[in-house]
Amino acid sequence: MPKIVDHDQYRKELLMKCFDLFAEKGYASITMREIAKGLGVSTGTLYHYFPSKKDLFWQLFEEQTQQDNQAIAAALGNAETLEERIEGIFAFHGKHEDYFHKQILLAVDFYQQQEREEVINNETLKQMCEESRQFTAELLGIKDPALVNFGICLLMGLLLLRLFEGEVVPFEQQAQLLGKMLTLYLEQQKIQEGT
Amino acid sequence: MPKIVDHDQYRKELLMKCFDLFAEKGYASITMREIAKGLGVSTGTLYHYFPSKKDLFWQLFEEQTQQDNQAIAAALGNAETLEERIEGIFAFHGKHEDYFHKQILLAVDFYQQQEREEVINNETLKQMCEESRQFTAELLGIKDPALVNFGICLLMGLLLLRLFEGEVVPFEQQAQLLGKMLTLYLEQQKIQEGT
Amino acid sequence: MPKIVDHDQYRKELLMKCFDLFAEKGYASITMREIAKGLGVSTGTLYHYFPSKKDLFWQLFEEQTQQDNQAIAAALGNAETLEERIEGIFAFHGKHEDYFHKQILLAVDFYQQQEREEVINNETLKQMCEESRQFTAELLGIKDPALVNFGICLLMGLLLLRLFEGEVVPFEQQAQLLGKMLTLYLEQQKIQEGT
Amino acid sequence: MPKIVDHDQYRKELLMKCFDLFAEKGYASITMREIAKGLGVSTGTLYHYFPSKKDLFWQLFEEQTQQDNQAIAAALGNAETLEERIEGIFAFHGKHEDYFHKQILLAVDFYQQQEREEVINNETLKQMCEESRQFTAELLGIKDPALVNFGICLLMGLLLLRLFEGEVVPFEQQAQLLGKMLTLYLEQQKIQEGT
DNA sequence: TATGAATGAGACTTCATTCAT
DNA sequence: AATGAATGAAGTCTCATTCAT
Repeated sequence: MPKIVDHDQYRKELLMKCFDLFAEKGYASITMREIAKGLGVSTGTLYHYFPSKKDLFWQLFEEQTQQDNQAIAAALGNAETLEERIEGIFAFHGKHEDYFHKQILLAVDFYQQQEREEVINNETLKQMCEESRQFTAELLGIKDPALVNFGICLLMGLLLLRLFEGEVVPFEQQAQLLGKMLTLYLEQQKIQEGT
Repeated sequence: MPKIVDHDQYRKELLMKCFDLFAEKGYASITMREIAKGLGVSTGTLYHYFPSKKDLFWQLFEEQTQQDNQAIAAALGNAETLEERIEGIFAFHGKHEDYFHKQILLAVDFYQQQEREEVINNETLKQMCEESRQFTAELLGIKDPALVNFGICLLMGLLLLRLFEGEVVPFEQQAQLLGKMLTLYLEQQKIQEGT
Repeated sequence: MPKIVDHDQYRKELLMKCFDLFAEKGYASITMREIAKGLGVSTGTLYHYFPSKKDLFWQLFEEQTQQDNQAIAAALGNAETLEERIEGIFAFHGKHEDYFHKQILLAVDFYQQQEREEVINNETLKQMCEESRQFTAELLGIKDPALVNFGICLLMGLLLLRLFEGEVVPFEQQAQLLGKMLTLYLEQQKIQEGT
Repeated sequence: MPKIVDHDQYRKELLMKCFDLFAEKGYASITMREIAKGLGVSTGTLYHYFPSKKDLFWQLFEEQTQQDNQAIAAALGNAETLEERIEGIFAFHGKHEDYFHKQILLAVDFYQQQEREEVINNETLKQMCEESRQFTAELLGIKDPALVNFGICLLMGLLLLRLFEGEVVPFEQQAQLLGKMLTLYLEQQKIQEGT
């Protein structure tokens, strides 16, 4: 094996360690020296692996995005009913809430770093969103994209709310509501279709 | 006699103009010089009205928070049915989407400026959230807090999603879904209570 | 009386009040706003009476210098023997030590504000020093300039030492030493001259 | 491997070079840019070695203080009689008058940088003064502290006088006076003790 | 005459980045 | 590959001074 493998391997290790650092202080507020210190290397070494702060941040964002869905999929058990599956997903986010909060903060930082148009046209982002959507669709066993988005929005909103307000609104409560409503809604749809 | 200026009045005017500036570049990225330029005053004048960048930012956040609900209340027509009211609220947010996106960005910036615990215990924030919740409850004519939160989360999540993905998920669609689901859910609740 | 008299009168009043302000923080550290506040006027008014900070400072220095010897002369009683007179002078400086410390600080600040050569050639300063020397000579009844300077140096040095070290070295002690030494010295001189 | 630089060594070198810079313009008037330029380094480097202007200034003051007595001791020949020793000390100060003038200016600047009480209770200062006093006592071979202070005051006062008035009062003259007076005084003391 | 809002140059300080070792 | 000293542009903030009222 050439050295390149080690280099790349090490780069990724550093990258993963960066996640907390960036999320905790924000892109603009954390300094390269702080990052280097947090990683236990010198600034020189940091720059040896990443050409610039911006680049480091984007690499982090991409890497993070890739690892996300894998993590969720791996962690989710296989529940039976729709309601159980929903509660499973919400519970998972509750369990790893700190991580998802950081994810949101990271994403907003990412957003602030570029021009509006760029964000919306950003391929990495698009792909990530699409994957996430498909993934959720499969998990829930729902096909109507509008309904999938409904669930995703509720979950994202819940995370955002709790980011600011703390534990005021419980995951379980909202999961149960969503479960019941979706079930009711889908039943009625079937009836109407049958008509 | 000094120059006749209503200090406090002028301070608020400057404050309101700051909103876009902060929201567009983010707290840490925009410089006081840029803000001053954007306001059409010198840095000296800026510091005459606000003792520091941080203070300016927090004053902005408070002022903004106060004006928000007023604006929504004023703009909202008086719809009849629950579904109409929901669609009204969503449509309003769609119409002023740019503003609400900035609001979210501002809020996240606000969040990054302080220690975690502080945010959650922050009185201004608590009050703002509470008001917003009560206000939404009244608008919708719903009393169950869990349901109110359900709606709020969906709306916030939708805004967040659209911030990153653009127009992929329409306001109207989600509003209609929420309307139908809530209606179905409430009907069923009545039946069960009746039992 | 024309208004000019009032103007000048007021100017001097302000000037005298400035002494403590300058002495306490130092020329460069105190701001015009602080001075204005300390005087109980606006910055505008301050600039109405003094064209610049530098000018204000120099006017202060000159005014102060003029009032000094008058104050000392007025305050000194008429002692008989040389030793008594010396102790009187030292005691007077001890009593008004705070004032003389400020005087020194002011003088050093004055010194730092200009080029070396200027200070030494400065007429105001020369005159002040000369007056002070003659004045002291008369007070002590000593004619040999070298001896007068001896006393002046001792006193200035004592003030400077106490500025930094506090009450470590007492005025009375040094005054007595000087008194005895001068007396002894003058007696011996007489004897030698008689020879 | 990093650049091989003895951090502490270099820090002290920079420190010593700062002395003239501070003394010539005064603490408040000289800028960090000017200091950096005077040292031949960038402002960044300056801040790499000293966390702030204030800290740089205090470090300078301490370092200077430490080196002073060493310099005097080293420079002083071994004179025999008291009068010779006094003249030696005065001559040394005359030879390095420019340096001692700067020392005084630096000390006064130091004084202006802090609260009054702090200065008098400052440990560094106390120690410096005490050392200086003991050192002078040994040089002169005088034990009575009052007499040592007498000499120190005279010398300090002479330096201060010459700072403002230039060469008006010669070192040699005052040294001779002090020599004679002390000798006379000590002789008389012996006689009185004998009685 | 008196006020204090307004100005903008310039102060101290930080920080992404480079580079000699 | 790794280090951390060095850089200097740029950030926040201050302050002597001006000027409309």
